[in-house]
Amino acid sequence: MANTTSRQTLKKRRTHDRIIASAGRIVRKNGLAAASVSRVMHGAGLTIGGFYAHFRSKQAMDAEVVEATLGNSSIPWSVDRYLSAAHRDDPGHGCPFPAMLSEIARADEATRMALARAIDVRAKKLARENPGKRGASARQRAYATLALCVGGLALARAMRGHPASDEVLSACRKWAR
Amino acid sequence: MANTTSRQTLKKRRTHDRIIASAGRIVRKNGLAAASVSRVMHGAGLTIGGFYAHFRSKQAMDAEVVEATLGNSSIPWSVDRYLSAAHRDDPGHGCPFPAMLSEIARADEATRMALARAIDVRAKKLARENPGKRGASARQRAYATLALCVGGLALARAMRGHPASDEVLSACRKWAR
DNA sequence: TGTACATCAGTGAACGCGCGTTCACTGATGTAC
DNA sequence: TGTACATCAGTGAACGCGCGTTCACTGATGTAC
Repeated sequence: MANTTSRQTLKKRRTHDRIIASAGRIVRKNGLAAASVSRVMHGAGLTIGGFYAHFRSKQAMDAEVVEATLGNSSIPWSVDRYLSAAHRDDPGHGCPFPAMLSEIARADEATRMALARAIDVRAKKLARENPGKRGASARQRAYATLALCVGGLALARAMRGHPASDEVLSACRKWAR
Repeated sequence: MANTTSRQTLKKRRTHDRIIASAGRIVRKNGLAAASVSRVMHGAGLTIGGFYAHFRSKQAMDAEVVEATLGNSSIPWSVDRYLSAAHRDDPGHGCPFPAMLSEIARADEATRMALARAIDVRAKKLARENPGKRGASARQRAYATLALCVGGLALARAMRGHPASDEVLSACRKWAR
């Protein structure tokens, strides 16, 4: 029986991961609000009804997708690549932060804490990689770099089509050094 | 008749401004998507039906509210005040950018161009005020400062309740100098 | 090995709700004569 | 000055739609004996 259960659990977990992956794809392109239950399930090759076998509520999925999407986003953290026109123009394969930042600020506590942890992990990693600096100073610089990258990309995307969009990107690349 | 028309137009324009102001209040706190037609009109002391005497569509109002809200936001531009805990914790009376940035990136062209123009104006003003620097370099610095401010505040708001939220603010304040 | 039963991931129709938009209307204001 | 008419900002009910959530169900898989 334990064997049975674990096999079923494995299958279910695979489905669960597919749902989260589908939500991640939608969120990157169109934000949290666009990741409706029916769209997410359809994107995972499932129908609406099964959703609540995997999540207590839509909000619970929001929190989980934030955690998973941001945690897994193993972007090879290069500021120049992050703040590039290519990244700006292809949100679907890029960093999910800029697409959901405003929405997360208004999301529930669980979702916000998921973001905060993800940012914290990323900042600490960045601080460790940062050559020359140590301790509090390195962490401060990491936070500022993250804010500059996320803000710069979000701004450049919002200004897409206007000549100043490119200028924002290059200005941020220069200042992040 | 010209007299009549202009008097009616004046009254209508006042109502129009009230609608835009109501939308601005909602957007600052809860973003563009939350500024539904019925909520905006209710906030202006009106009923739904009259909306389309003032705007061709909801999207047309979005573009106008972005232009008006960002243009009028006569925030006395001090980085330290912008990146303060007080500003983070009171979105209703603060800068509208961080609350709507992700949404504008997915809005229609008119709305995005309204934002781009507003940012451009703000950046040029900032570049002029910036002591010591001149020309392209000053404008680059202004763009980077804007991205850092908007990104830092949006990030700090999304992380509200987590200790790192304050650290993000202070790190950005330090790096903006 | 074969049969009756239990489990449970996933289905699909239905619910109440708020959305953007439309439209016939009201009633205050000003014009014509 | 008084009366009939035109204008038009704003009203409020209605529309079709997609939302999050619920629920009776199906059907594949595994268990018990």
